[in-house]
Amino acid sequence: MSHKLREVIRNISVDCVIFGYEHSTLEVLLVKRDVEPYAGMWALPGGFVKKGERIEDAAKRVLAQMTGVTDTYLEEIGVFDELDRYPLWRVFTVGHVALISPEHYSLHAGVDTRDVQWFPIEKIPPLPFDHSKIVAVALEKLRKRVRYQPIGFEILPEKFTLPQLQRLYEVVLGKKLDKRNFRKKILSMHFIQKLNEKDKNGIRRPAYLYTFDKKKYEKLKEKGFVFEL
Amino acid sequence: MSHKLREVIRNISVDCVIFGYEHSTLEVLLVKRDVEPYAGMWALPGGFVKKGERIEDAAKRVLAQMTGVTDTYLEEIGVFDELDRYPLWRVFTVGHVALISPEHYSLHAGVDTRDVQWFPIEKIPPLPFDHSKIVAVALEKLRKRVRYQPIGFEILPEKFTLPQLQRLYEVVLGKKLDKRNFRKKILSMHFIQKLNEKDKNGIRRPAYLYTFDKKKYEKLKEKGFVFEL
DNA sequence: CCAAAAGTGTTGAGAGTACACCCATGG
DNA sequence: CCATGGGTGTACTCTCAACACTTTTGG
Repeated sequence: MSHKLREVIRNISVDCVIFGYEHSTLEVLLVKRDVEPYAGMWALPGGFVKKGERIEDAAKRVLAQMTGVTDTYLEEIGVFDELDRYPLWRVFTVGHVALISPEHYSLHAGVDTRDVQWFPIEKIPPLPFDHSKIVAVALEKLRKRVRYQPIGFEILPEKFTLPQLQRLYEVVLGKKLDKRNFRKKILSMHFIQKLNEKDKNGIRRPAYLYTFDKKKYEKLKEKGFVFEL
Repeated sequence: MSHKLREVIRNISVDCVIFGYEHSTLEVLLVKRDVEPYAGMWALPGGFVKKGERIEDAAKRVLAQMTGVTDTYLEEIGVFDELDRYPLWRVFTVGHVALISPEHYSLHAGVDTRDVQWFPIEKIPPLPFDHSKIVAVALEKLRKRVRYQPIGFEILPEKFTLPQLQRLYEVVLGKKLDKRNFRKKILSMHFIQKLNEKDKNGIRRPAYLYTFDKKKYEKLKEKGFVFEL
């Protein structure tokens, strides 16, 4: 990338905070930097915006190149502009977040996978630049968002169980929820549909599988609601 | 400003959407451009970020210089990056919103006031660049925000009446609200305090005056709530 | 048959909604 | 004394919150 510096806008970059949900925890996707500064450190996937390129396209491009993650809806979370955030010269970066379902992607397809890894949010290594700040802002936005919009569709497998969805909410909200009230509330919104299948994987009593009703899900996301338990 | 081009970052600017509430309508503060491109047109107050300057500081500086409005909390609403939004070269702009109480400011103190004016949101003239888009985004954010956070403190006079506050909500939400239910709801949150004074200005029955309880107001803003009537 | 997680209903309290009349003032 | 907007209360409905036992499976 750096060998094409003349193609890029040298003072504007993008960074992506990709959240995934697996093993009952929230995880963030990090890549090992292969260029200076901070080569060798784990960092958010990011890079400079090219001349003639839209910011969102830059974020998608960078993400695909560095991690193999494609077709993701990236949401802007703000500009990070501390004067010395980039040590060599002044760079403004536009932060983005996305939620994805880890199982849908083979990370960095075809390239060395050791350089791309999921990290549980409580075990994120020290990050270069202001990347810790960016992750913190992304997480805060996610926590606010969950109260007013449905989540899960982007981050859970296509078929999922209610206990899975509940754990996702618990992880994001950071508190335990009452099983019965959670089910009642979620089901009353009708954005998920029960299937006639059960989850085989569990070694306990199998749970019923559900899928998202994408139309109703998107409508609720537009309209907003209130989730308080 | 343009005679100091060497001091500025030529591809990053800020623009401010300043909402005020007066004469029972939402208004936006516009300035008449005195430089090319689009000299002579009404536009959002905005300008380039200087080298070594933070974005938020740039927004505050530009706003103070162009309109006389100071001491305002500006909130970032996103980056606008269409390729041809600025006709001469590529410029990314960071949009900001603020709510202010018009009566608190003498516009462009000491300078020609004809160049700074409030426009009711339904009577905004054609704007240059992508400024209409920026206003639209700002308005949309305001409409979402009002459902989850209290508003009024920033945009109403220090002493105000309940009917005034209700009209503000009606204007922002775009619908009529029931008087009794509005009062019940607002008063039950305890972020405003009744005074023992009445509003003399009205030519009808005078209404009681209230003030905001700043602490409770800020706490509610942090915590969020749900406003549905 | 035991351990572990899934599934299921009811009740009481509090908030939301709908709705109509009297009051204070200026002209 | 009249026109205009300010101010007030109640009853019904619905949603929220708290809470415990039975069911299904694998080992």
